[in-house]
Amino acid sequence: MDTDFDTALRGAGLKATAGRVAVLEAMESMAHTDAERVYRAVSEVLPTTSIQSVHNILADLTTAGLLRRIEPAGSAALYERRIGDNHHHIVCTACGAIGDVDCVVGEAPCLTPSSTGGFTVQTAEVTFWGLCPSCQNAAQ
Amino acid sequence: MDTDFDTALRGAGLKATAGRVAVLEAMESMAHTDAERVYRAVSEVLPTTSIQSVHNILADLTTAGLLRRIEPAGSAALYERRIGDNHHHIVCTACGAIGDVDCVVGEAPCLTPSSTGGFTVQTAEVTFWGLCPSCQNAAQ
DNA sequence: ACCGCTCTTTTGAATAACTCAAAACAAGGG
DNA sequence: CCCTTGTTTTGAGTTATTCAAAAGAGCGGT
Repeated sequence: MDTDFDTALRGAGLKATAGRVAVLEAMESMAHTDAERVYRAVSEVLPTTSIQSVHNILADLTTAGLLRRIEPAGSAALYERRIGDNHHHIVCTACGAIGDVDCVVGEAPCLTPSSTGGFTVQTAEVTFWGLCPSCQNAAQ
Repeated sequence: MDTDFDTALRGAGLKATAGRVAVLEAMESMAHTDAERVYRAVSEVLPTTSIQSVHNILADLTTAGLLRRIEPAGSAALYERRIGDNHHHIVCTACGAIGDVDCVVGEAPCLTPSSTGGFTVQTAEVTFWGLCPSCQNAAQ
């Protein structure tokens, strides 16, 4: 069952510890989640865990490429399992809900800026702002 | 001299106070700056100012539409004077330097997502990540 | 199966960047 | 010029995150 996670962790050069497996398991059922929610989910399985450890684990998994970290303005850092594809996010300006948005064009042509001012572009990140379905209803 | 700022403030329905004028003046010479740098600049003219007041003023000016607030992941909130045009930012992953990037296409066609999952899109925000010129040299 | 080296986690504390609230103060219309 | 209302000050509190040192657990090798 968690052999998948084990191999994924070792493949990334990390030890397969209980905490890391628990974090990955918890993230399976949550699309975009902050450190605190991960902590609460992991706590039920591994009560000895601390919030600091979760931060640590999330940071490790992010640099190892197993998670992606996003930081929409106005909210805490969020982590997501979906990686390796070119997708973006839409954030509800009212309640902060987050949705995934597939980029229409695979390698996004217009995401190559015209004048970079000498900067070298590595990645482009797009965030949409709007209203989620339930906040649209509430706004009536 | 500061009549321009006065009228701009009143036009936005705000009182033209010394603090606000000083903030706008300070921002003339800084492209992208955080609250702390604004505070230091304003302090030289208005020593009684506190960092909280600066935060307050910046928030007011932002909601009034006189400033724009950006929050790149991993750094404090930044404010910029340039508003009303559709421009984006490029952030150096090494030193955090920020540059402006004009959007090639005015109303960015590909910035309309395909599947919004029921969300209503209001604005799209693009952040490029890369290396600034001086960090490119340092990386050699 | 066991041992020990090394990587992880725990524990504890510190920090940065805001935010909130109440009291003192100033802008500007009348 | 004064009063009302919006603004700033003062002071305290919060939250997400980071740092550091000590305790603990993987896992490759024997």
